[in-house]
Amino acid sequence: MAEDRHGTRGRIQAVALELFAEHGYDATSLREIAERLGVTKAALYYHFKSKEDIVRSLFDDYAREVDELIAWGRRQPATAATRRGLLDRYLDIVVRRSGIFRFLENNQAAMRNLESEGTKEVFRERMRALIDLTREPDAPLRERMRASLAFTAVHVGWLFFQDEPVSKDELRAVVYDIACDLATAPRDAQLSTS
Amino acid sequence: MAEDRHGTRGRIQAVALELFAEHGYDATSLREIAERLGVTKAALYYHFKSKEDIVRSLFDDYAREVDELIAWGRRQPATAATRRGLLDRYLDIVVRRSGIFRFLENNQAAMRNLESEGTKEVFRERMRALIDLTREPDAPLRERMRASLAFTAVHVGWLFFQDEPVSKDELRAVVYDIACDLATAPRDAQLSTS
DNA sequence: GTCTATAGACGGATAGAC
DNA sequence: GTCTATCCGTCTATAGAC
Repeated sequence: MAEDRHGTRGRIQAVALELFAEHGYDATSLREIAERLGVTKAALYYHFKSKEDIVRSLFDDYAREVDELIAWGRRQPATAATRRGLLDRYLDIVVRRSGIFRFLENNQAAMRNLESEGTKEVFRERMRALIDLTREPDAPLRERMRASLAFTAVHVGWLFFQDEPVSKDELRAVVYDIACDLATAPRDAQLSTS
Repeated sequence: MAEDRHGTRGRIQAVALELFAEHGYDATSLREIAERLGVTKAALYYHFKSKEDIVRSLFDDYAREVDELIAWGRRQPATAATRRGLLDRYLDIVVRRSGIFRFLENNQAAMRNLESEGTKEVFRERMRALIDLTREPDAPLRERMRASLAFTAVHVGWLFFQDEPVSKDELRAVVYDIACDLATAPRDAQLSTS
């Protein structure tokens, strides 16, 4: 699960993310992280200046990756193909770094209390930028909500249905299909059909 | 925001939910709850035997309401109209008790660590039951995922777009529309159109 | 880079008076 | 039903040896 890294610093990040996602940020103490690593708390403080600094370092990796995606999206023409490419690439990120997405989904309240400015807004701001790339900012509410749900569908679809007896490729395809449907301008709703 | 109640016990529940939703469950101390109420910690312990007991009491109210909805759904024929009625009524619950839904969305990790069995699964189990009412349990993955996203759309749509400059009635209508679209058997996807 | 030891704060929970 | 006072545990973070 944890994307193992080289060096002690990377191992701390991997183990911390694992525990944060498993038991929650608040409920995970530095003692637990140190014990699973086979070192002491004080050793962690050599690599990170605080508990919050650890989570901040995890955010930075995530933010850099999504920022690149946003930059890519801004270079493309505003077509349906671009929107699908955006979702496709976003899905790649979620698949590859599912640990941090699971963590973010489950610890929103804990993240809101962080001291360092910027950290708490990292998630929300990137989401907003992605939605704006999928729909014009002044599009009607219904369209912006559907665009927002396209990304939510990527999170929920990939993370909640991990235990399904289907291959990861198939799961990914289903998620992609549903997300594209949401990101695509809707046909007239035919709600009265059975 | 807090649905004010009569009696000290009810006031504790209202203030606790307010603070839990605002700062998170772990980050909210009994001292804070007591201070906002103008009483002492010990007074809380007269009404609730522990911090977890407070959150448990909040869950009970939510669970009872959703259980009634599930029971209603099971009495209805499995038609498209029933599915829409399910979403309509579920939306009513989310609108009326948005406090606890916001809390649940933001504190999933904290809830996972609760001692008392049942409490942590309350949310997930009800969700599963609602999805099964909207789609057959053995429906293809794509259909179950869309059904699941219909309810997620109700949460996200209502809670995330609260600040939009539209009336609550209009917001509710948009959420309902999108959720119904997800809960309705899809037409053939037309992904290649612009 | 990692250790032991400890400071200092705050949390949940209880005892017992009123 | 609410209070004061307190116990006891755990946490983050630091100091200083190796």
